[in-house]
Amino acid sequence: MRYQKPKGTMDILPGESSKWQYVENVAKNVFDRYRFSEIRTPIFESYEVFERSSGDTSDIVSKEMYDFKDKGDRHLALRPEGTAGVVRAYVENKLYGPEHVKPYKVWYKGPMFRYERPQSGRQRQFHQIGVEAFGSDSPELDVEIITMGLAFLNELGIKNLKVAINTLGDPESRANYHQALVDYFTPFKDQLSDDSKIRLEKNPLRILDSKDKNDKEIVKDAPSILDYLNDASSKRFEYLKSLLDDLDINYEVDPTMVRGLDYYNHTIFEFMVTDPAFNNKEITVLAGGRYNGLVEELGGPETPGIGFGLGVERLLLLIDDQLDLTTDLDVYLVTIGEKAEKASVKILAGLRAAGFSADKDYLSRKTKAQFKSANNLNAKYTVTIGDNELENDTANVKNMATGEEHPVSLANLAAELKGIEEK
RNA sequence: GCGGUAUUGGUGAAGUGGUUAACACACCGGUUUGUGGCACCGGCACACGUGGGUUCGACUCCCACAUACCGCCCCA
Repeated sequence: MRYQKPKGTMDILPGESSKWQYVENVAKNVFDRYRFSEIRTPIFESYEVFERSSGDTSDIVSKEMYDFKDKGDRHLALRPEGTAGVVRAYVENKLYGPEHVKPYKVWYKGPMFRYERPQSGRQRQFHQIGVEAFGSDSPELDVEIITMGLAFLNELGIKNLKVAINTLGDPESRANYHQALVDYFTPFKDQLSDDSKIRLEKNPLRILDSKDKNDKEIVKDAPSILDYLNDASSKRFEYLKSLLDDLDINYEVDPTMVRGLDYYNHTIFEFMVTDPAFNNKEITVLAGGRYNGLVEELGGPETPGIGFGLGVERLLLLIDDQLDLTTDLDVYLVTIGEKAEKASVKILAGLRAAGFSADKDYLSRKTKAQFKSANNLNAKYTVTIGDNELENDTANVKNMATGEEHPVSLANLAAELKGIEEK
């Protein structure tokens, strides 16, 4: 084994790729119904796009970004997430212009890159499917996005979904809460885990998420964001919940839920699932939230936005197996002798042009072996041609399931097969 | 970036410091000449992740590196 793929990357081989196509097709169908259109942006962007949007204290920027200088000395980075590039495109193409319907709704899919330690369902090159909607601050839109995420996962048959929501409030509420957390945790500083000591400096909200046992004890009595929302933020959240109730969406408010990236405010949500594929631990498959302010951050006009992203690798671990995505082979052409071999080229081309999937042996194998292949490939029919058939302008068609055989006109092979199909 | 476990053929794997690295599946070929799914027979690891070291001798012991997986960080 001389060469191996870079650490944390995957070859998606035939068989596996059909599952990807399936997921992507479902995504497209569902998003179409909600009138979201696909947008495709570059896989790398100017480094600053991510630095600006994610916040330079975030781990993504400080240690996980694949960044590099190109030959023109431009500082670029492979995208670690999808939102920043979409926002950049939104601003650069002036999609906020009056001629565009608001909200401006898009979805994307594709590879993302983070320099981190690989684990199951977690690669350095991984894939996300995400959606974004710009230009409306409406809570109804928040609900549409959440509903669409649910519709997508439901359509894929994901079971045991749990919807967790929270709000970070508007910037004022968030700032007040931030201060309250600092005030609360500072006296405990010495008792906090090393990780949380750093979090206290950089991002106190993250302490709420700590897995350290001792931290959890301290977190128990920490102030809740819900007590620091100003009136408007609080009302907004209550209204949002009532909309979810109207839809009979089963959700849980998790006031300790936080976000990795700095740009979120108001509604945030995560869909979690418990599955044997992850040792029955609860994992997040889809996460998103509102990011009013991000468009401005990247140089656009004041524009509210909201979206979600989901990791395809994780998703695939959840849906695997059950699906039957095999594609049938209509015809396997069996050739006997050199003349048949020569004639096969034209016959195959004719079958395919007529819409049949068709294949043959290219290793000069014996008749028996060719039938064996046809069997392994699950061919519906074999068409056998040898010297006899060529002389009489016939082809021997065999139904592989029933074993029935009969000769048909070789010249009208495709039409004859269609006739048999219809019976 | 930190800690742990693992690494044998196409696949699942057994295995011992010392002549030919089990077994199964898959695949290929054959059981007389143009036919599948069963059965039987046969073939299929110049080789045990890579590089060093210890040893008379290592796949089996030690070290480093690589990769995978698990946990932490972080996150999808």
